Parts: sequence; structure tokens; C-alpha cells
Amino acid sequence: MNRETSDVCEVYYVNEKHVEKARKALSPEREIMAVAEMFRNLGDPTRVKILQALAVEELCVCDLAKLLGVSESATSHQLRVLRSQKLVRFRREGKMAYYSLDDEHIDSLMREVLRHVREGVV
Amino acid sequence: MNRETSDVCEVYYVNEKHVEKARKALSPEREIMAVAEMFRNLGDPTRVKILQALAVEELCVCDLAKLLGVSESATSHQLRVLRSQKLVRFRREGKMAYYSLDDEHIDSLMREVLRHVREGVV
DNA sequence: ATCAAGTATGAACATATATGCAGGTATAGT
DNA sequence: ACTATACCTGCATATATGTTCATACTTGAT
Repeated sequence: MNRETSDVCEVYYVNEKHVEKARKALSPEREIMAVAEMFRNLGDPTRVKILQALAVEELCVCDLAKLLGVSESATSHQLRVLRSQKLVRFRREGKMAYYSLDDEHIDSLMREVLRHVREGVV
Repeated sequence: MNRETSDVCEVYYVNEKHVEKARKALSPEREIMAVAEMFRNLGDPTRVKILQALAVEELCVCDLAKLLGVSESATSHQLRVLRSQKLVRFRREGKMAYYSLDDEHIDSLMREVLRHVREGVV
């Protein structure tokens, strides 16, 4: 019944106060997009494996390809994705390109998610 | 591609020691898959917004739909994804379904990624 | 019991993603 | 110079993912 007339309506259907409060907590759009893209780039089994492997020590593309059981081309593609997000970096040494984690807290991020996943099983 | 003929090649081309060492560091396949799926589910702008909003306070579907500017159906779909990963939980109160973060370290995870993203801008 | 509100689900469509292939670049050794 | 090695990149495409529409469910009120 006439709900936009009284002052009660605000807390009746869509709670505008709550919506406003939540809206203020949101990051700006470009940050949201960046965060989502970062997560999306982490959201592939092959890339997760790459990051876990690189958490131990730096590896070249052919090592990674062998480890993952996929072609070097595919490995390179995935590394490009990870590079674009500054998740891994690489150094050239002669013909080889050695990849490593760009950041230590990438590893801690992975571990935290792993913990969450393991809890979920319980 | 494959060159496992001489005894020199092991430390020359594909470094088997490194590969083996890295392989041992990898989580079992199902955990890798779970981690990847978790990240993938976090990798959508709408879902990131939902989590940021719920970090403040619990909200019902229609509040979230209003906040996000998408249909309630779409909101519900996204919430189902988040529920499947135990990222959010909900309680029914009458007709309403109030959603909240399932876990406090979801929030800390989000913040850590946000930090990484902001560093990247520098 | 009927109706409407709030939410959930299923299927179809549109878009995005991962991978292999083929070709290309850069470097080391001869 | 030339060749081979290690890696990178564009293109094509099969698969996966997100969104929309229509429909079904659940609850509270009449």
C-alpha cells in the first residue's frame, strides 16, 4: 500500500539506507575491475600450478611445460597472462627465460585460499 | 622437443631435478582444481562488489540487485555461485533472504588483492 | 485456498577463454 | 655468415562462462 509516502517505507522494501551504506564501501569501478581480473587470472588450474611451482624456485618455460604436461606454446600463453598481472616476472639468461613469482604475498594469497579450500572439505 | 638421450641433457635442457622438486610442491589435482575454481568464482566484477558490500553488513537479494544495478535474477545467480564456494551464507527471515560473508578471511583476502592492485598502479 | 512478493532455477543465447598450430624473434654456437 | 635452440605471438576453434527470459518455488497475507 502507498509505500513511498510515509517515512516508514525506507526500511520496508529496498532498504535505501543499507544500499547507500554499502555503496560507499565499494571501491571505484576501475579497482573492482582490476581485482576481478586478477582473480580471474588466478582462476585456472594450469596457472595455479605455475604459481605453486614458482613459489619453490624459478623455472624456465621448458621446465614448466614439462611439469605441466602441456606444450611450451600453451605455457608461454599462460605466462603472458600472469605477467600482465604482475604475478610473475622473468629474467633472460642467454636463450632461456627464467620465471619467478613477482611478489611474495602472491604465495601467501595462494596459501590462504588453499586453507579455505581444505576447510571446505571438512 | 624431447631430448632425454645423454646424461648431460638432464642439467642442460629440461632440468629434471628442478622439475621434480617443483612437482613435489604441487597440491593434489583436486585441490588445484578447487583453488582455481575458487579464484574463478571471485573473478567477476559483480561478485567482487557483492563481497565488498557484504563485508559491511548483510543484505537481501533486492538490496543487492538495487546496489549492483542488475536484475534480481542475475543477482541470485551470482549469489548461488558464491554460496557454492562457501563464500557467503544466508538466513531466511520471512520471504527475505539475508546474505552475509561466510568467513572473515574472505574480506582479508579481498583486501590483500586490492593492495596488490593498487601497488600495480604505482 | 488463493494471491502476490521475494527468491531460486533451467534453458538458450552470447561472449570469453584456453589451447594447438604455424610462423616469427632473439640469442648462442659453429 | 648460417643453423639450431628457446621462447613468443597471431589466428582459428572447441569449450567454458555469464546473462537473460521464462518458469517454479516459498512464504505471508487475505
